[in-house]
Amino acid sequence: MEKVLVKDLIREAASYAGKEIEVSGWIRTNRDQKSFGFISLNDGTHFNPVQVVYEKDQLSDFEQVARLGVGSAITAQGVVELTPEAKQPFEIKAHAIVVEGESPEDYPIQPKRHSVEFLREVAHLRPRTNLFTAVFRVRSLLSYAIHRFFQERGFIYLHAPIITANDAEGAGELFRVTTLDPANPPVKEDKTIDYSADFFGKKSNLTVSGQLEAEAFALAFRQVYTFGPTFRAENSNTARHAAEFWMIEPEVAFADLGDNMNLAEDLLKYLISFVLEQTVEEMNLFNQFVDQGLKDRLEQILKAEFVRITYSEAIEILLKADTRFEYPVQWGSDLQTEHERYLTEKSFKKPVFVTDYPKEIKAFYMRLNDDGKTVAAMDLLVPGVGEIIGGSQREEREEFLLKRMVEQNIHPEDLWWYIDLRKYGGVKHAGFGLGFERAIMYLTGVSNIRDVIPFPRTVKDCEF
RNA sequence: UCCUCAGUAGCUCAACGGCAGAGCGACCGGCUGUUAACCGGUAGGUUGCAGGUUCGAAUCCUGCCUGGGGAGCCA
Repeated sequence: MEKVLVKDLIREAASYAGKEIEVSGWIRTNRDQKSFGFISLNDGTHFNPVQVVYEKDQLSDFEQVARLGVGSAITAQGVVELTPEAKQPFEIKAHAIVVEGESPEDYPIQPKRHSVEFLREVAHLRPRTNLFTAVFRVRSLLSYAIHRFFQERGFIYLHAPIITANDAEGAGELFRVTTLDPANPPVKEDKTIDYSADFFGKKSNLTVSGQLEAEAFALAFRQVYTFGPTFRAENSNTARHAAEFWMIEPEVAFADLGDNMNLAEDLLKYLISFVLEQTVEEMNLFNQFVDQGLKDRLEQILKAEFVRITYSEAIEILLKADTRFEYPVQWGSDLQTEHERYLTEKSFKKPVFVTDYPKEIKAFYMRLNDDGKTVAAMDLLVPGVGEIIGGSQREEREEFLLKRMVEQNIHPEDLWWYIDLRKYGGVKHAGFGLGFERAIMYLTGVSNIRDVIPFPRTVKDCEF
């Protein structure tokens, strides 16, 4: 007997009509009547379940099957029958149902609406629910789409190191990586910890960004990208931050800030059309139960050009706004979340690139503009999520870079190799970081980052 | 870390100083085509924890814990 995946059954139901098949999966609902019953069976290969019909005179163990609870695993053998009149296009008339694994009555996931907060507490079971089935299938397909986008354009995929000794970047608090005994670390004469005795012979940490390494590869392969885990030990308690998340960081040589924005816009639009075309059932679910208007909004964005304004223009818009902001708007201060929301959600109602920020509020590696006051930075703000991309044209001029490092109290000797890249065939180049989870949130409407990561790691939470 | 709201049955919530309840789920029964089925019934509680006020506390007060929303930091 042919073992069939639910995905194949649904896609090619007609070709299975009248055939004897075997499907396995987990029971979503089991509705029994006097002499027959219906099992809604999902095997995870497709968003939709299949309906298995069982009858008393076909099954010797009818009563046992009728009692099977939600979450039980079974294998059903039977004949595929097309049911064009009914709500489902076909069903399986079972003549045997093998119980693979029972699920007792305290199974937490019931055929009813659960809150995402509750489901977070059972993260090991939540992928069996409609919402999380959809979220994690989209997450998987989006990973594929990201690789496809870059590979189609000839980018080289670079595995940036996960453990590094770069702590000079200021991108956030670091997770220390050490093999020293925390209760009794080796100390130097001045009683400070002697990291030369540590595994790497120096302080090391989990990466907060693969950008610096990506720059090295961009100056060899011209177009590269990283896509991997990133770690920040920030004490952030928001729906948009996690201690472990994934980031996509393209880096392109001979590219300026405009090229960089073009690439970012192309990537985001590619991902939008990808999910709209490839994950129809999932997007319908998000549109219906998570964020009404999601599909409309995404389709509008596909047609529209993203807005591009400078930081100085953004300040002017905010100063003229008839909204009262909690934080004052003034040139030189970083944009607050309320300002970003105003720009992307009220003023333009679509994605907005903000460029050319004051150098004081941006990282040392961003290229100084000719005005001497701003740097060639760009942030992409999107409605509902906020900052989804941060990038810049990099400072390729060695003397400017060194000056900026000194200004920001970064020791050049720690990043000798990064400076070398300017010395030997250094060229203009640019890149950005796209928060993968933030992209998923934006594309699905799911508003908490904990609900788009299989087993999220956040402050005070490392369960599962 | 700060501000704010909340925590009562497995889940979602009501009761807001005077007998702790409903819907859903679970369980039992009924139903010859169900679709998060329907109909009838049963069970289910240290009201987050610790202390205080009161004749009496789920309800008021204090502290702590957990969760949501917002802020900072950022992707």
